[in-house]
Amino acid sequence: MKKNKVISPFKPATHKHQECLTSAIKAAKAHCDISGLRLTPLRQRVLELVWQSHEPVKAYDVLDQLKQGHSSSAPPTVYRALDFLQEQGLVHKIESLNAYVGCGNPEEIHSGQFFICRDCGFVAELDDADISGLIEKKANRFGFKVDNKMVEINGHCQECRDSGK
Amino acid sequence: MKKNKVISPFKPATHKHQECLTSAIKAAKAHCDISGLRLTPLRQRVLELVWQSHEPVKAYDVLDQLKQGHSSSAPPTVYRALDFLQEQGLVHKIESLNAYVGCGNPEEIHSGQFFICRDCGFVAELDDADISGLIEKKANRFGFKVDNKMVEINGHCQECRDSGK
DNA sequence: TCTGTAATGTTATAATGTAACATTATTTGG
DNA sequence: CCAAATAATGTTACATTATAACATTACAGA
Ligand SMILES: [Zn+2]
Ligand SMILES: [Zn+2]
Ligand SMILES: [Zn+2]
Ligand SMILES: [Zn+2]
Repeated sequence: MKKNKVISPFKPATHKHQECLTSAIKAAKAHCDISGLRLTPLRQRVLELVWQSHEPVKAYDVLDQLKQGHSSSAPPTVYRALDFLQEQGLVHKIESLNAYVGCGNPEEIHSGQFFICRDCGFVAELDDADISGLIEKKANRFGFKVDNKMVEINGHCQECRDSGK
Repeated sequence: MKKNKVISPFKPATHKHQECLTSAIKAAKAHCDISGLRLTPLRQRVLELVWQSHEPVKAYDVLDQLKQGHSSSAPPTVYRALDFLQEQGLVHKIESLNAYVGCGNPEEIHSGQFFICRDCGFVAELDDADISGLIEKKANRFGFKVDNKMVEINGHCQECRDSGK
């Protein structure tokens, strides 16, 4: 089954982001329920902080915010929660930014392709079978067995291009 | 003009690496000559250290080696040289490893696609117009203007797969 | 040779990430 | 329910990666 999904499109700066957050938390809860995993208050809080916008969030920014309301937080607190969330596909790490974004599609494991706007900082995620398949095909030609693909594209989103800049 | 180049293939562990190094330095000198840039002894030394193998090299490993023979080296020494080399396309940074690999094709600007073997650590680089083009095509569909592409693929190279493991 | 710019030196510190062990919470088998 | 095992979090310390800011030296062009 071939799929070319837009997991997370660019959204106008004016969109109702609360809805993104709410549905992401709901999906995360469902995913953990089904998988018998514990979305503890701490993990949920970190997930909410990652989902505070469509811009990738830095671990230490999460930490700073987490401390307000959870004073015992330290770097391992955040990194452990982020590790858990990544393993569950609830967040992705953007390697080129050392930062994290939420994923709205934890059900299917995928590595995704990320498009990062240099102006507004927003990230869109695709899970595109054409890109994925082509990379595998090219790898196969020289006997390389792919297990993980990182595709991070910098550029300028439609909205930012339209608004002059 | 469409090009699907293998900039740097996987090479057997037994290959004559001295030749890779020699030709990379030669190409770098030529590139700097033509561009009117200075491949200073320091920069050349850093380039040699990056080219010491086909495994990505860490900045602080370069630094440690640089110090032997150039005791005044400090982090900025290395990062400045690496910045210069990156700008000139003489090395690429592998974002997912925070490490650097040499590029044998400084003449044409490109971002490349990197295939990283989890066993031997070697990296192969393609500059594949199909992958590149497909990513741009997909981006165009939602009005995204690409300026830089990061493609880093983890997996297992032919040689490592053959040798059991 | 003078002079501006590029390159390097030097010190300090910021930003990112992990190791190791202690404590607390939760689950599970009796 | 209780005890033991396991999972999650707390805590301290440190390792790794990267940059800021300013001083000095080398070099190219007038
Ligand atoms: Zn939103
Ligand atoms: Zn934008
Ligand atoms: Zn070689
Ligand atoms: Zn290998």
